[in-house]
Amino acid sequence: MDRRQKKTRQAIYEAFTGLLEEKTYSNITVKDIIDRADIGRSTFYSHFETKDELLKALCSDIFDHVFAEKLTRETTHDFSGREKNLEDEITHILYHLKDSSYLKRILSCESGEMFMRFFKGYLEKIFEGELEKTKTHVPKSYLLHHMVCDFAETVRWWMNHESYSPEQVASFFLSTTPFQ
Amino acid sequence: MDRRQKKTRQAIYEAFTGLLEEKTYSNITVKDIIDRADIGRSTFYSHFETKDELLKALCSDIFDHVFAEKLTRETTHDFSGREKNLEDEITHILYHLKDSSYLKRILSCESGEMFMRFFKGYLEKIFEGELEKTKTHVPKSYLLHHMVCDFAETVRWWMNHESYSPEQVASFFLSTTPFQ
DNA sequence: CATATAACGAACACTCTGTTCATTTATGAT
DNA sequence: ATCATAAATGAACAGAGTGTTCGTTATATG
Repeated sequence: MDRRQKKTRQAIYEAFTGLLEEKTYSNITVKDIIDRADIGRSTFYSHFETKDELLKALCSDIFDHVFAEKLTRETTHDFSGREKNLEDEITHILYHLKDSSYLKRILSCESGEMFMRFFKGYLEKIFEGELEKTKTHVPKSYLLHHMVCDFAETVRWWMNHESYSPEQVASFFLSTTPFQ
Repeated sequence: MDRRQKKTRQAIYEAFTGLLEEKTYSNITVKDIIDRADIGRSTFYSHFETKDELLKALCSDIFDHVFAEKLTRETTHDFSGREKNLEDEITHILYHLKDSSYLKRILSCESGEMFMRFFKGYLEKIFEGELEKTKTHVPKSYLLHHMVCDFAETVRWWMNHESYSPEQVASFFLSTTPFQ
């Protein structure tokens, strides 16, 4: 990819996440972004069709990184003894999330809602498998929704209480769920 | 209150909630609302300063109704033997929510996020009290956030699975929480 | 160096917002 | 029934934002 493109894209991401710390997503204008990124208006639109597409691209970048390994393992049916239990799995995901410099900035601001929708989409894939193993009188649909929201909200809480370690957060999460 | 005002306000609410079934909150314009409500532009703005204020007003209407009794009891310190256990409390709230004609329309659409923020604000007051009674190694901050989100999300799930009764939903909720 | 490709930025048409104001219409107290 | 009061109306307006276009300039890459 052209060095200029990379630079521009980087500048847009930087500007965008920086602005997200100051303002609501809906209060950020394209003008704000291009001013902060110091790029031309038409340049922005040659990279992203809309502000929404920018958010989606940013979300995908983060999650592709966080869930890449996990999802690859699922689809390739690699059961080569590396399967982990839920607690390890969760801790592992939390470590990845901790390293994502953008994530905190996005989730801890008011615009987190948009992000959460993406997040939950990925989480469903993770927990669907886990649910197979569980028997309960509560509807599966309820339980899946519950687990996904619970984990996503746990991460959101964590982003505002970073003093805790991934292991601790994983244990908080598991100690309030019906899974053991 | 002037009969005209009441009619206008009603027309705005109807139009707004109707539109929320079709579109995202952010995609609804004031023009959409006044066209559907069949009122003049300046009339809308004499009732609500912005679209956001309209949403807030609608939320307040619903929650003032749902939580009115509960909150009155709290602030007047009425412990006249009518205190209930958590399951009854929750079932009671669910019954109120079930009766709210707007709630389903708002929560079951994409714009539910905005509403959820209000909802959670009220729920914090409810669960703060409950938390006092609980001892746990998990941080209180985590537990409160967890309970509030859990209940709010339970209601959101319910609004898309109305086949269940308030009693059933209350039991689903409680069977996935650390409270017994 | 040459060619392709990206960035630039001014200009544009469009949509939405929130306000203003002169005019019409409905309300409810007397 | 009258009439002062208050609400609704709608056209017009300024301001802000969006997304596009296009001729020009700058930069990458082979």
